[in-house]
Amino acid sequence: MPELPEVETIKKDLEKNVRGRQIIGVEFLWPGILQGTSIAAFEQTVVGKKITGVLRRAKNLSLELEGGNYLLFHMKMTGHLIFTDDSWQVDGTGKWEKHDGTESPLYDPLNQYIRAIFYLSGDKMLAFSDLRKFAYLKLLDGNSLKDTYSKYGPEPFSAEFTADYLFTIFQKKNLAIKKVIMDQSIIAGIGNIYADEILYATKIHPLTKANRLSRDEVTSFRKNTLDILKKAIDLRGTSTSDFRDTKGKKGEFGNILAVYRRTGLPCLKDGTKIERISVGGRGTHFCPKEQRIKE
DNA sequence: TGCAGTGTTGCTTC
DNA sequence: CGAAGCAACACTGC
Repeated sequence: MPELPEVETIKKDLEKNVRGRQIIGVEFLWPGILQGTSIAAFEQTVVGKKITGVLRRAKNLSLELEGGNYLLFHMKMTGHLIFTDDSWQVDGTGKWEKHDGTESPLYDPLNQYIRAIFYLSGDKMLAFSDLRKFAYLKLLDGNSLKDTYSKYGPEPFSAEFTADYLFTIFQKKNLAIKKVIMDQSIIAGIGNIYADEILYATKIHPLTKANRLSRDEVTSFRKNTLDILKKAIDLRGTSTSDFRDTKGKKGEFGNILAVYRRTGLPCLKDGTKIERISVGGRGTHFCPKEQRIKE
C-alpha cells in the first residue's frame, strides 16, 4: 500500500531509470487499468513521446511527456511499477515467462499481475502490475493534472505544512485524529501505516478528537511527521504487506515499525502490549499506556 | 469452508 | 454540507 514514502521511492527510481527515455510502444493486458481515454487515443498521444519528468503529489505519481501531457498513476493498494529489460517477455496472461540467467524480481508472485507495459528506448520496459485492479492510469493534459492535484492538502515537505495550518484545521474537526490526518485533502500522502507510527511517536491516542490537541502536541505531530516520513524515504519505504520498488525490492522501514502490525507485541518504550482497534474501518495500532484519549 | 481482513479513494447515504 | 459507510477487487488467513 504505497503511501508518500513508497511513492517517493518509486519516483526516485523512475527519475534515474525512465526519465529521458522515449516510449516506443504500449501494451494493455487488462485495458480496464486505463481510465478516461480510449486505448487508441492513448497510443496516438503517447507512443513516440519522450518522458521528460517524474512528479509525485500525495500518493499519485506522474510522468511528464514531451508535448505537455502527463501519465498519472495511482497504485491504490497493490499497484507496482516495475522497470526492467524488455527481454522479460510476458505470455499474454500477465505472467512473466521464466528466464535463464540472473535472478529476477519478476518471479515475485506480486509481479504476476501485469496490466500494462510501456516499451521504452534502450530496450527497457516499465510494467504496471496490480493484483486487485484498483490501481489506474490516466492520460491528462497540464490543466487536468493541475485540477487533480489541487484537491490535495499540503505536502508534508512543503512550506505550507506549518503548525499554524495544522492547528487551525484540527480545531475545526471534532473527529478522531487518525481519520483527520489520513484525509488527503488535509495532509497529502499519509496512509494507515504512517498514521499509526506518527501518532505513536507523538503519544496521541488515535481516537482523540483532533480539536482536543494542544498547540504543543500539534507542533510535535508536525515534527514527527517529517522525521518519520524522511526516515521512511531513506529506507525506501515499508513492505509489511506488499510494497516493492521498481526493481522488485522491499523497503526497510518495516523493520523499525513501532506499532503498525505489532498487535500483542511489547511497546518498544515500555513493554506494554500493543493494541489493535478499528478506526474509520481501518486497523489501528497503538500503545495503550503511552497513547491515552484526551477528554 | 466461508468469511472477515487488507487498504485507497470516490460515490452514496444520512 | 460534512461525515459515515460501503463498493470496487482478489487474495490470505483463521
